[in-house]
Amino acid sequence: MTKVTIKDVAREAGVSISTVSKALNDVNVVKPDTKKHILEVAQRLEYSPNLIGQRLKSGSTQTIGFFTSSVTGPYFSLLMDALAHFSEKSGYGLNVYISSDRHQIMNTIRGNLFDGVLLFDLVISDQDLEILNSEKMPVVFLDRKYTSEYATSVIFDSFQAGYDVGNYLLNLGHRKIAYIAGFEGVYDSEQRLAGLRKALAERSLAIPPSYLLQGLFEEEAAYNAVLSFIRSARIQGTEIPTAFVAGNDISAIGAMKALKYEGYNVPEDVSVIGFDDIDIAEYFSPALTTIRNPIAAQARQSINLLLQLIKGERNVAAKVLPGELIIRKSARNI
Amino acid sequence: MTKVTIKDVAREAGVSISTVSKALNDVNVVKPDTKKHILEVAQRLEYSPNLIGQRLKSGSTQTIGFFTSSVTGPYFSLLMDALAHFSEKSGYGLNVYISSDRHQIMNTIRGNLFDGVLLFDLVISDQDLEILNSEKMPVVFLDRKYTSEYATSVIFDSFQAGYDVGNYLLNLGHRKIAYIAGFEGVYDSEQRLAGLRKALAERSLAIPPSYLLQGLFEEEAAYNAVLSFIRSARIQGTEIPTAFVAGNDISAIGAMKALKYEGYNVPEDVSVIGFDDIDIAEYFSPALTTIRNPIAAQARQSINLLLQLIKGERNVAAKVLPGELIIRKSARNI
DNA sequence: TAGTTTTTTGAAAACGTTTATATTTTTGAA
DNA sequence: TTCAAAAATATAAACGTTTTCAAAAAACTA
Repeated sequence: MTKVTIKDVAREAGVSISTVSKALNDVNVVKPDTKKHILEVAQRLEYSPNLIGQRLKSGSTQTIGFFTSSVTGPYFSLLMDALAHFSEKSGYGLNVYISSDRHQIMNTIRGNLFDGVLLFDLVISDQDLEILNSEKMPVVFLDRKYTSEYATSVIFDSFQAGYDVGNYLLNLGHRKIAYIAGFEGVYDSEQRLAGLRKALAERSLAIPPSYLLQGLFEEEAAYNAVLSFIRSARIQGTEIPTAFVAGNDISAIGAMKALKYEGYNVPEDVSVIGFDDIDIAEYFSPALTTIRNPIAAQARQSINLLLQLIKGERNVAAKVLPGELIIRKSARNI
Repeated sequence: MTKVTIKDVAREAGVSISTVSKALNDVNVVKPDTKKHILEVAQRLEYSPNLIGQRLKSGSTQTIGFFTSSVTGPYFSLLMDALAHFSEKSGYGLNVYISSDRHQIMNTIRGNLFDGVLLFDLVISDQDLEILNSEKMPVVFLDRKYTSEYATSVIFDSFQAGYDVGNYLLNLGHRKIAYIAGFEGVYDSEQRLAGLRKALAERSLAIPPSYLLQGLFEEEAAYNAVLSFIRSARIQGTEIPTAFVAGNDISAIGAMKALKYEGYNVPEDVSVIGFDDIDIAEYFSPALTTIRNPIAAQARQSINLLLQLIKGERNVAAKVLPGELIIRKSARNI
């Protein structure tokens, strides 16, 4: 009726629970006959261990926690799938927690449910990080650079990505390049801009302040930003850039829609490049040239580093992964 | 150094662990002064309860498990996000498990880690389902109809969706309609086809066998199926249908690419309709007319039904949700 | 003040495991 | 056969909680 425990198996097999435990866990100390009998009984009773009991006693959960505030967008699907794949391959279960409740998150991480955790897109105070460190909780960040005794990170090189995009456009002959930024202070957006600026600076070029738009990493905001930029540029007689670099693909799409609306053809009149290579990028018309994040590589590295921390290694160095330029149709030479 | 337990708090506060427990859990029986003192000590020591200990003792986890074999595609992101939202609102944590390992899955579900589980896109034998039922594990299926004492389901009405698409096309004047099926025996695909057939039958029409293509719910397979269909139709002088209904959006996209490749314009020459309303549908050119699954509604209902089962209700009736026709550009009147 | 009731606290059991140690059984040598 | 050693099994403690029940302290009552 109610769930079968190890006690039931012991009673039914006429043996003590410690013997059952040893038989089930393959500790090589129980007589083959007894073991066979116990296994038969366990199977007949459809015994399945209570993982909570096991975990409480053993202190280990063989489980990795993946914490994130939201899971929207194609990026997460791919990341989670890859993480699940690699953790399973390493003999660990992956447990995804979606929440933005700071207190809830800390409580869960500190609840001894995981051998280690992956953190993404979360607001966690320095004080909280210190607590995790003092409790020796292995942590890997997937969205920002951070290292401590028990924590490390695996992130993309957004600076390099911006630099690569810059050089690609420069080599296509572009000189007047605008940047559509994400929210003020968003690390990725700022790094991409910095990389882009470096590429320009190396050829003694720069982005004029008026070419810096606020797209908020959203389609509509980018659309509006580009629209009002173009209109005021026309009024003031300012030159329109020959290329727009958007902080991410979504805002690139917003930008392209605005350009089309204002009568500009992409890429004939204006080039547009994004970052991320989301699903839509390939299907949009024109197909979007962008920088692809090597998500599978990030997942593999994250799991690897986390396992190192779990195994007892300390001060594991952070990893920075390069992106890959995916050349499609939205940018061309001038 | 190592993690603070309730014992440490008790010792530091000079009181027994049972008193600490009561103070922390707000059992209204401990003297205000004592409680205040204990709370202070707990805070100072940065005490955070061991959830495993709590769960073992209480037998409840306040956690819902969401099991799925894979998480690719835009559908899952939205579903998980909505599930997380609604479960959090109900005071339950949501725990996503991604695995295709039948044994692993059963072991986890039966490991007393969850108060109830949501199952999606999983291969589970009838025998396993019986085990879950005998252990009184509340279960809600999100991908197939099933009910038992402790299980129920929340699914879309694929039949109705097919019927709606059929009527929409008929009202646009279409009479020659082809269907691009998923894998043989896939429930959704067959239901959609059945609904479509009913709409046709009501006007004394039918789908000829040669208009039934195999698209396997994949872009490439659909592309190939449509391509070879058209070519052989040309050779044999058969009429080309005026509309293609694809079993899902992905195969609709494959179909449109094949049609375009063969010189047909969508929707001028041929109409195409899909199912699901995936992200790309809106951005593809022409934007895809499709049936949208009300994902948020499914998430809300799933959580609701699961909570009913958890609370002790039995034989909870399954829910069937209607889809919504999203009219875009890929189908038009003839 | 002494007895009684009420409030507050503590000791101990329990949840389902694993594992260290103790006990029993079996084996093998003399 | 007997006894020591080896092998197999059992007992009990422990993991960190909550909760029942008993004990102690405080507050009334007469």
